[in-house]
Amino acid sequence: MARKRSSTADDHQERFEFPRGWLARFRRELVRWYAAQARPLPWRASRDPYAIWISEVMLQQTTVAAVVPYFERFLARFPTVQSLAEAPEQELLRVWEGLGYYSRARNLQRAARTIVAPEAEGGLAGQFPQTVEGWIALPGIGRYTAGAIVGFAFDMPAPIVEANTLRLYARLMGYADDPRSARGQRLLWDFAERIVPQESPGQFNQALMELGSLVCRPVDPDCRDCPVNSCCRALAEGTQAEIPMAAKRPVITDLVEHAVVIERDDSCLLWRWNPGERWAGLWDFARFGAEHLPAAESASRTDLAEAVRKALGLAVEIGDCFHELTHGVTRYRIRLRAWRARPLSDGTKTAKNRTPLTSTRETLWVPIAELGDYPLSVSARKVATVLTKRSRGLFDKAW
DNA sequence: GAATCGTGGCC
DNA sequence: TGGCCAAGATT
Repeated sequence: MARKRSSTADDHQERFEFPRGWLARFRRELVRWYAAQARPLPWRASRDPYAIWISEVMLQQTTVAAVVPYFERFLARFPTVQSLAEAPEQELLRVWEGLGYYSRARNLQRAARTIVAPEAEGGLAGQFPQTVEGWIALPGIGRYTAGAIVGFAFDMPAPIVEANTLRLYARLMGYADDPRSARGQRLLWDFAERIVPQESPGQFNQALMELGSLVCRPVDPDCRDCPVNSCCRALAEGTQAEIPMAAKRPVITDLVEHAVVIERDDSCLLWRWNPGERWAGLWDFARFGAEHLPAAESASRTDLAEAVRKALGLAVEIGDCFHELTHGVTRYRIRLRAWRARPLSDGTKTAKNRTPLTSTRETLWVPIAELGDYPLSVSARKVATVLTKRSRGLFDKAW
């Protein structure tokens, strides 16, 4: 790739060198294209920093299609930073349920509380940060998100690099090495910084991502109809299919767990994932890893009952497997089988709804009709849906 | 730098 | 259908 070193000996900065006329042409053609092709996404209709902040956090590692309904529900339920700051965590997680990466929701609320807190308490007295540095100081906001927010909300010229622009820049530069390495990141951010115009930088950044998303796609990029194909080094060299270099992906291993739906009257037992656990803050049916159970695949009822007794101090009678779920998680493929169980005795007597147990997790008996009020893991929600239908007589399939 | 954190859609 | 991908941040 084209690069140059500055003349000073102690400056080892390397950067992509723009060919003559490149930048003006690139900006002009991109802006022209975006004016005609921009999708009307909900957050593009707003310049409210709060709404833009929420959308950007939701969009972290999440597809546009998945975010749209969550974004609209979230703003309806928490229309202001004050309402978010004051929300019970359970309600917040209930709105976030199914979106994944739940620490995003908790960080969002931590940041909201910082924003509304008085200055005397280290807060921002209800004012949003006005700079990239100010936004980065808030939890859950990194360099990309901060740049995106100040660009879209305040029309400030800040560089952005995320999945779409990483791919776009790497191809424009013809950068065949790893764009995720430290060196690659330096080059990309430097590139991003130099292409952002002073005029309408927010729109320009939107246009960059839109082009990356719709035209400069990961597979089968539409170079023929690309408005800046004359600016693209990868296309000139025919390397657009090899750039950017593929990311290393973690090995996925199978993890089989058994979820036990313990019923008593019209209620069932939930436990809550602890801080630091995978679904921290969410409720779930008790799960038991198959690796701890002999004859796991056949999952003898005796083994499950014993696991429940040990973990929850609850003697149960295990019934049938009623549901099987498979879903991919970052590093595991979980096969979750849910079994029904009826408690024979809980061994102790304490407060009405609490189950006292040896479990290190909080547990709770929840009426099946009220399962909708609790934030559940996705797999637990699927099981809960089955239970709810059954309790309404809508689901007749026997256990 | 590497690992971790979720889920759904697509081919 | 299994691998790849998604408006990243945090530790």
